[in-house]
Amino acid sequence: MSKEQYITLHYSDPMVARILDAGEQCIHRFGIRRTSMGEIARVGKLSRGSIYNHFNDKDALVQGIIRRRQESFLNRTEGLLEKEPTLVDKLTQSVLSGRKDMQEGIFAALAEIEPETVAMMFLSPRFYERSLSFWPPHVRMAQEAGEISAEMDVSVATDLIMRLVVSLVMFPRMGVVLKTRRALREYLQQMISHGLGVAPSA
Amino acid sequence: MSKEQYITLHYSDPMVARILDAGEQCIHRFGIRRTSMGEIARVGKLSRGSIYNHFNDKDALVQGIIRRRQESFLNRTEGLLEKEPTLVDKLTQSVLSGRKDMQEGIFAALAEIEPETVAMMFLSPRFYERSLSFWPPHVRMAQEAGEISAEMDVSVATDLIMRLVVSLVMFPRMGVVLKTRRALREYLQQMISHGLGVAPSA
DNA sequence: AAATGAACAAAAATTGATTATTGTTCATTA
DNA sequence: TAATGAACAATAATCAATTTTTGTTCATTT
Repeated sequence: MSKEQYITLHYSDPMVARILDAGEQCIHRFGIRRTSMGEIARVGKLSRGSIYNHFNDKDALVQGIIRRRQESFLNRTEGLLEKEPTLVDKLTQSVLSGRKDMQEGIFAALAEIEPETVAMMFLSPRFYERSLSFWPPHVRMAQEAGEISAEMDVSVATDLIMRLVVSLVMFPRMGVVLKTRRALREYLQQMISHGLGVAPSA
Repeated sequence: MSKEQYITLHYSDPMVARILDAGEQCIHRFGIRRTSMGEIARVGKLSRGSIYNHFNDKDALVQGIIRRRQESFLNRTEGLLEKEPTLVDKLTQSVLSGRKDMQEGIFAALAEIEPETVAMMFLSPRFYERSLSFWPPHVRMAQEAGEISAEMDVSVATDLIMRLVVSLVMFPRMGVVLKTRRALREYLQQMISHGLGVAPSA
């Protein structure tokens, strides 16, 4: 008989949650390399066997932890964006939230202990897969509100949005310093609504 | 007497060129970690002492090699851009050249041997410093030609250009696949001249 | 004047023996 | 029915001893 090849994750499963909690705690304190499955089991007060019932290997567990964090980030951000009136305001808020998470969350801790690991993650296209499905609804809302062209292909608009947001989170300063909410908003307003084609208003 | 603190590089100095050549050859074959100053000296047929006459330490030498490569890339690209009629064509060509260099040059070799090192470089703002001074003249030309707004701040325009080019080199696919020259040109044309504010023309 | 090569202590990499961890299985437990 | 924990070989991490490399100095050479 064939063994279960891929275990599908359910964050709601209390056992899965306990494993992820323990794993995240360990990674936060010691980094990925220095946390063992046994340590995670000890911290989560469960057996090593149980972990392997839910995760095929250590890498899958780590991916699970990262993915849950991303999911949580997107949920929190989704909440924040409801208060923002326009697409540009949403983008501004997303960049600020993204930066905050990178400075405070598990990524900041990991970046201290294993910066190369974080750098590799940030350059892997998979890292952005989930975020890509986050934007289309907001793009459509902006189109309905007349903020951006209704003829724009949603996935093309999403592409530009992701490139700008990712770049602005990674590099607060490129040709120009974009650290304050005000500067960010102005910049994004210009780039989203006119690109370089029309001068910024005053 | 104080010792020479910072040694300024002159790529034209034949001794410097020999050191950089030898160093680049070693890095290309073995990666940064596994090439020693002694090995570089042997390959370049010069003394270890001479290397330290020109470079304060191994890191400075490595930086020198990277910087010379970047400089060479920018020179080659500058040449290619002369043939391109518009800013958008220049950006398209730059992305394609950048990708080619990443796939063939010393970065490709390094990425095979020490991917984390390359990832760290790509995320370091210093890596883009030199390229930032590459674009302003082209931005001004585009403004004079009426391709982009004459009122745009040159450094703001450079910022968007760099963010787009860097992102497109790093991620050929984000929300949309941008691998062909044609697709890249269309995308850049849209983003540079209208952002998401006006629909793409047919 | 710049390149050389030998000398040197401090730091880093390598090595091989030892220990820990991984991923898997399975009989037992709750 | 899922969690457990013991057992296991294969893999990987660790550690101390050893070797290499680094960065520096300086007298000698070109």
